[in-house]
Amino acid sequence: MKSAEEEHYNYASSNINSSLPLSVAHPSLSAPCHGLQTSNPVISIVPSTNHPSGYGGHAESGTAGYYLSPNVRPNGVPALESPRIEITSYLGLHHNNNQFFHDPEIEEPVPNAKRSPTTATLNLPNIEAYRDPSCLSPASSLSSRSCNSEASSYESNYSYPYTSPQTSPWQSPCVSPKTTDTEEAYQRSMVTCTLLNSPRHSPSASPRTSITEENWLSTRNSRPSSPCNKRKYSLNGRQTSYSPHPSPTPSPQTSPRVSVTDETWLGNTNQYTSSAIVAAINALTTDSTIDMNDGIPTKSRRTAIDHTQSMTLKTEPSGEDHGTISPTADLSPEEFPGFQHIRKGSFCDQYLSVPQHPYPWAKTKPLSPSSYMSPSLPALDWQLPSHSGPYELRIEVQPKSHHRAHYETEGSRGAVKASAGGHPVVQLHGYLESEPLTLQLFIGTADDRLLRPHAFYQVHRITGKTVSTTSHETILSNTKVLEIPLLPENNMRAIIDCAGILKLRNSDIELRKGETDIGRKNTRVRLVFRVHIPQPNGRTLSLQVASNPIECSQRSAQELPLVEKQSADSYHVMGGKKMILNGHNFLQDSKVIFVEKAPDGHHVWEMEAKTDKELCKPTSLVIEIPPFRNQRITSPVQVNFYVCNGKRKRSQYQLFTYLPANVPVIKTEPTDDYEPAQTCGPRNQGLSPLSKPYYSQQIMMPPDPGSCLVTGFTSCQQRNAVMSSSPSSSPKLHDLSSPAYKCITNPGHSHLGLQQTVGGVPAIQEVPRSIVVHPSSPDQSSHIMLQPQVSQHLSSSCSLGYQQTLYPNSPSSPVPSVTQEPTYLQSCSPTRSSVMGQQQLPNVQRNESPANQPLPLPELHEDSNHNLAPIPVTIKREREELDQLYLDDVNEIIRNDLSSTNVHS
DNA sequence: TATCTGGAAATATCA
DNA sequence: CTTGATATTTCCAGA
Repeated sequence: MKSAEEEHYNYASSNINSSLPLSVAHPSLSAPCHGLQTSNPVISIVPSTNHPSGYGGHAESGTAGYYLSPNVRPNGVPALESPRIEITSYLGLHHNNNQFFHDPEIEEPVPNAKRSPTTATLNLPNIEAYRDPSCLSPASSLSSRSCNSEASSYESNYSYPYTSPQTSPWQSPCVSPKTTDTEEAYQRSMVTCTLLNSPRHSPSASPRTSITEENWLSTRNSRPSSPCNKRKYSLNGRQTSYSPHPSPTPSPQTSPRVSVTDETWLGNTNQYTSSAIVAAINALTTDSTIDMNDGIPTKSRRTAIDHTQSMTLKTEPSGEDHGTISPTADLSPEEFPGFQHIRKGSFCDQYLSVPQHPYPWAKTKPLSPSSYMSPSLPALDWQLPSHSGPYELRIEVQPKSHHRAHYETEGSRGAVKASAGGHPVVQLHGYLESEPLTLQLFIGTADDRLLRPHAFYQVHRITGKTVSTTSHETILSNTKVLEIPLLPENNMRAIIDCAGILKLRNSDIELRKGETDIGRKNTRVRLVFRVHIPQPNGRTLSLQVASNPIECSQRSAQELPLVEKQSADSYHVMGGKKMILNGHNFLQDSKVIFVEKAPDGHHVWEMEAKTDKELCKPTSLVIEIPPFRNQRITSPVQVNFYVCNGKRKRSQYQLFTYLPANVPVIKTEPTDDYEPAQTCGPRNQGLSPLSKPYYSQQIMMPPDPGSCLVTGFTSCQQRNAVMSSSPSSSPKLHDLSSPAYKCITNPGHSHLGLQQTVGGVPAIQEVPRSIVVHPSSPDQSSHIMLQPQVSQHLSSSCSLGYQQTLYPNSPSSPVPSVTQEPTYLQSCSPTRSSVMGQQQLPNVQRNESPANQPLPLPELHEDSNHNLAPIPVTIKREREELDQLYLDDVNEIIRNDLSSTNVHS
């Protein structure tokens, strides 16, 4: 049910998005900045293409708007009111000066003592920063939220929060609005720079996105105890909770999440997208200052608060920008040369300025590049490829799938460990220079949406005798970033034994101004690693890779079944083959359900696989692959399956592909996979985790397309993969799925997409499919990455695309806004697909689902219904499913919220 | 004594 | 509005 709803939402959002501007990215803008990164073409492309209209206008105006008047949004939407406005203003003020000052003000009111009073200095307590900021003033929060909310509501109406994000045109706008102009401004600037930061948040950039953080900052403070703040998850919550409770501080604010959620999402997403574009544009203009204010404020506050500590304040030149900086400030310039700059926004400056490497070790490349980086450093929510040219950032040893995060009220629960013992290991391949580089690590999301900083979790630096790796902690946009030296003498390899995970109270975060995400059941994270490699041309190449998902909830880790490996990724439609699943929390009465999803997420087909209870172990399950509903498919059909231990205890969707009867079975990857899969740290997991698809990076790894296709990917994590995978094959399918994804994903991601785009961008739109489909070549990988980006774009745009596509198929959302291009969609899908490997799959989409839904897919449909089957595809659905699963949990919540919200409205 | 943990009680939120 | 189910956050206690 929910899923359906969710889906709908997504769709909607997509549509919305489409309408909006997301696209945003103006080539022009992007080009400059991003170029560095990779290919940026994308960016440009995007913008134009997609959304030209909406965004274009908005963007520009928006930007302008932003800069000019904070209140007004780009879109014309009124700025959010109060909350934001206020903030904005402050920001603005601040801008000029430094955020710091302002921040303090803002924050202070609120609360928390924690924050450092002084503004200027900034060193706020880091920790607090996260929350507190928000807490701070309710007002702020309100504003932000309200803004958001409003905005969002606005948006949300359209779609769903979730959705929106991605798509949302708003994103930027939205975000910005609330967030304040500043941020946007920042972003923009950033964008301009490169996209870097991306989304709106860029400012915040980092993580969570800016939005969040910023918002947080602004809002926040509240962190107070949860109770008060907490909002209800339900969107409605907005209303509810907030105010009332408010506990102390913060909260009251507003609606917390709600707005956030919806709005935020939208905002975020959109913002990102659009914002990115805009930003780029703006960036050109430069306004970093402005941005700073806006963006900064929020973030800064937070950041500042939080991290300030580490950071030295701003030191940097950029600092100005940052004034806001604070947050960023986080980083000390030195340390994060790039970062800081980046955030701040002044691109030029940043670029120009060389980064200094504060860290001894770090020194990241002194190169100018770094400097570049900084300016351009992509926002944390941007999607980046894991490899490019000769370079590849790879997770050699994946972290365990479970790691109980600690609350601030608790002591550290130690560093994240590898499944096989030891710690995760990350290595940069292809780097032959003698200059050490800095590996950045932050906690990212693990849901369907695009990868971005996780609002509810922060990396926690572990020190002590047992820690062999030096690290430095900085804050970027409300996101804590651990900087670890990558030394040539160590083969650019780092053992990550210094990273723990801190859980922030949901109530604290949700109250943040820009935060749209819901914390409830949003307990999975990924370790995200980034490295910025200076290039001869002065540019900086940024690579990113995300780990397999890590479940951080004590409860979830103990109860939810988790599939880490599967012995087969595909098999004939007749089924009958035994498949071994490796993972955790399997019970004798665990059920394994195969499902075929329609683009809209509806389950077209569900079949419980036979399980061998005698062979069932907590970490492994032996099942018999059930026959597919349609024995006559002509092309591979992707489906999903999950392990269910009870009502709310089911694993994420895993991908599986049914092959036409006469086709030789392709890969089953038998055992390998499973073997120890679980543990396997090494395993594939890394590759495919959910996100991967999006990211591509991960995927990338697999060099071979072929190989990828099947096995490796598959098992992997399908879940995510699934989603992704599906796409792979057929574009169409993808599309469908995409939508979902998008929805889910959100905005933030979109931004990412942009970034990616950067790299490959333009292509992306166009290309996607191919890319997706074929992962094989290295380049592909890149592509892939791009894809992700693309996807994102897609998302944004895609959303449209999805919608379109999807719609057709799915009933749910028919909306559609846009129409679009399947292409995009495809692209999108591909991205996802990448995961799969799909190899081929492209296939068909089988029918998928027509059954379920409407099926309208134009192309696809065949119906799935059953039987005919011929159509291959499937993919799409899967993704959706996956997403759905994931989303479900998270999204459900969101949906609910949204629903509420809507209702309220 | 300080950490790191595993467990689980106390709260919150959902349904 | 109550109640049971869930999920989150805070505490405890042992190693």
